[in-house]
Amino acid sequence: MLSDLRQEFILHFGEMGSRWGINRTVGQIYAALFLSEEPLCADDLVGLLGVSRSNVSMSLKELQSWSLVHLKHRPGDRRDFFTTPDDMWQIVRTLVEERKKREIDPTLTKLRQLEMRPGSAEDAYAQARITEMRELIELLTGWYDQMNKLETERLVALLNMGAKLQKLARSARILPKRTNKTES
Amino acid sequence: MLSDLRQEFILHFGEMGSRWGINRTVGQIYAALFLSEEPLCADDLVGLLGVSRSNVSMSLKELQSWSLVHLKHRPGDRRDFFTTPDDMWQIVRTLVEERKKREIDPTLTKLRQLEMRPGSAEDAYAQARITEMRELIELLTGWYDQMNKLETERLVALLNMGAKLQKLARSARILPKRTNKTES
DNA sequence: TAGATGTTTCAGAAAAAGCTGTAATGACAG
DNA sequence: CTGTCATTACAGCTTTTTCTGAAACATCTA
Repeated sequence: MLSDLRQEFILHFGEMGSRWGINRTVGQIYAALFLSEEPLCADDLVGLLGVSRSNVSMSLKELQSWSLVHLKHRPGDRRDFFTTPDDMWQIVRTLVEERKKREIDPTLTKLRQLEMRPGSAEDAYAQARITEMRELIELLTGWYDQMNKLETERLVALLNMGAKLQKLARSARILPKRTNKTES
Repeated sequence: MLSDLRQEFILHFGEMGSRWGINRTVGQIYAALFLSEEPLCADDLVGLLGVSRSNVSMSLKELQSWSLVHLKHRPGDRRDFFTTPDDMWQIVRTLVEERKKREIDPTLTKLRQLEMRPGSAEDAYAQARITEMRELIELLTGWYDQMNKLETERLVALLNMGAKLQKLARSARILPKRTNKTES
């Protein structure tokens, strides 16, 4: 039912998933959908992956909550069929967006909250360190937001301009640092 | 021994770690070192976090294998003391580098291998999909490699130029796509 | 070399995560 | 309303991961 090629991809993907905090089965289901030209229904996945019906059901729900799969219906068929978006870039954008929402944003909130807390002397260093971390995350996410606004084609063009960007950076005026008085 | 502020940060960090495939204790130890102005030794961490000596020892070893902590010695003291790099950017670079080495590179190898495999007709779609994925990953890692060459100050300047980059992208000539004849 | 101090290893215990089958729920056609 | 087909929820079992304590292993000092 599943060629060696697809089998291998699916196993690798499940393995990778678990290294990034994604349940192995969820990863495998995603991989199977990713490789399938046709939408698949839950029972297809049970057959393909050999996991229980309920596991498939819950994993699909998880994937839906991440907006990583789309629901499709066939006329005259009550079952739910699933696909992944055709566009790889859309997949990446969604993935980043969701992780940002679930992990980065709450972390920023927490960091800000810790920063404002009236600091006892013993926490001075820790708070400075937290500030550094927050500023770095803000810089990165801010930049990501900018890039995310671009249409894919423009973004690809930009990413392909690595060398040109380096040149730009080399000529860029470096602004005086703000509060960084860290001694080396 | 540990102020509320630091306690909270450490717990949050451990929690986040586990969502990204990093052992909770490893995350907590890292966080504790990150917030500490002074290098800490294994027993300090046992006291601070309330985990077993051996757990600390193994977690530190793990962190060392990721090059995320540095060893320090004090004159006349045999114990190993640990710190995190002062420079947040160095931390990010190391983290990305290690994950690239451990997860991205092996994935690229696997994808290339699957792509070359003489394809039966039924795998044509899957192989095309795999190619798309490989190309995307290569584009991103290639771009990352370029950026990684920049000194931190230049890189920060570049990241701060989000708006300018958008403009550049908007005016960029979009190259004709190579082999992508995907029908929408 | 013995003693003191500090580190690492590892087998098994504990905890967490993941999975399954069953039973409940829902949705629709007739 | 009833029977059929499909989805969902959940209690308990299985597997995996994480953690611990004890013992083995180093390294230094005298």
